[in-house]
Amino acid sequence: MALPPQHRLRGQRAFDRLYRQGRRFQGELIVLRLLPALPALLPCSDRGRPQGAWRCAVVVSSKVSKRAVRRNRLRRLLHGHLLAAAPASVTPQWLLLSLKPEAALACEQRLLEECDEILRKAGLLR
RNA sequence: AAAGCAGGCGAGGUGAUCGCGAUCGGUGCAUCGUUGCCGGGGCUUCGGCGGCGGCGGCGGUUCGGCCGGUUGAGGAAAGUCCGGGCUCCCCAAUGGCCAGGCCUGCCGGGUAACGCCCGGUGCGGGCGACCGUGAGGACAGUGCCACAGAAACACACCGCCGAUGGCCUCGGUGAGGCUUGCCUCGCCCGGGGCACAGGCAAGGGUGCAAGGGUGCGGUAAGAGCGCACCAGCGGCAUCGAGAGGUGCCGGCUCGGUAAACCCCGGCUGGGAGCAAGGCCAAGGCUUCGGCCUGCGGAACAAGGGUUGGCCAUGGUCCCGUUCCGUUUCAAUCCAGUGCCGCUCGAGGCCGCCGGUAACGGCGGUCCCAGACAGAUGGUCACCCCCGUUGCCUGGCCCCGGCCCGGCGGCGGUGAACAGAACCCGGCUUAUGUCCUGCUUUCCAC
Repeated sequence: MALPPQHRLRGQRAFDRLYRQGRRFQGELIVLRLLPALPALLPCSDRGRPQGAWRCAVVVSSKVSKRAVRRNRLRRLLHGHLLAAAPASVTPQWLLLSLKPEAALACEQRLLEECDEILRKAGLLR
């Protein structure tokens, strides 16, 4: 399951800004970075689109698993979960979910619970 | 039936649905251009001027929205171990000589090329189907061969012999001497002994390796010293395109190591890699004439620069000289994808022909992923597959079990290895199922 374009975060500058200035929420398996949306930093093709309430990117580095298949499965899993339990906020927000290396060992259920928990901590889920 | 050997297909199928990436078409929501009307209102030299909002007409579709169609991972996409294409840099990558480099190394063929593939030869392994092979040269030279061992290019420790020579002794015989049965000297004489000279390399021992092997003869003992067979070397004949095969003859013999230097043959310009590389060129000063730094284009070739070195040839790549052009609206992504490169290719499929094959030729046909924080996924149904179980038909017999087929129930699972990132050809590694052919052994008829 992949995210629809209006919820996908793209562009080098958007990621640079998130890594430098995003508020960080540490979990056991996941790190969340949060930033109020700045549409000016998006690539042109995304700027013309209607802006959704949130944009999110899931980062699974090769430190989590050397196998690309495993990384793809993890990313799809989280994408699907985000669509099912969408974050809610008054102002548009950008999210960046990075998986820690320990996430490779965790079961799916545990990972999704952690995801919910960290979104709740950031006030994006009631 | 069991054990084994070789090869191949494929990587579940069909449909529905919800998503995602490309692409094509539509729509004209949105947006742009143009134009008409209406509204309020600014400036005004009262002629107008510029601009805002709303509604509508016409035209367009760069980006976005919506609708529909088409299409979307692999046999290894992986490891990055070879070979290329493509791109840039060293000016070119042209010819010659030298130097350097190469795990390049049986023969023939294939290929764009290869260290790859196909076919063959030799050697090795297996009862066999088959499998493996790092397979030039050690009489061009130099080096090395640890430990052990006598000796690792010529050696003799133990051992064997001691024919020949030497010494001792017994006998025979000849000569001489005298004390007349003994002594001395001698010998193309015979026996016995010693192991001194010497001979040997069979056996033992050492070692990865001791210099052809086995057997018979031979000898003092031995030894290719002789002979037979085998192995090796050389010559001749013959077969083969060749590596080599076969046969005959010869003298009988030469340690190993070239993944030691080296010699021979072959190949070879080096480096970086799609984050290659290209496109979007202007900026500053000013006395407002221009000037400077750039960038782009044209012409010139006297001089300088030059791949590991030298020479030659050619060219004009850079430096250089001369001339001309450029400087602005918009935008901010100026870079690691903003755009191109970017997927039509040594391309796939089908047929015919040539070839044992790898492969090639001809004809037809098809267009088949191009993302860029990185698209291929989820769910459901049916078919198919596997396991288990029940019933039925048929067959077998040891008479309640087995086998084949069909139908049904339940369960399992769409599997294992694994995710394109410039593109091809190979190699290697990972990996679940199935099919075909063949070999050996056993059983039944």
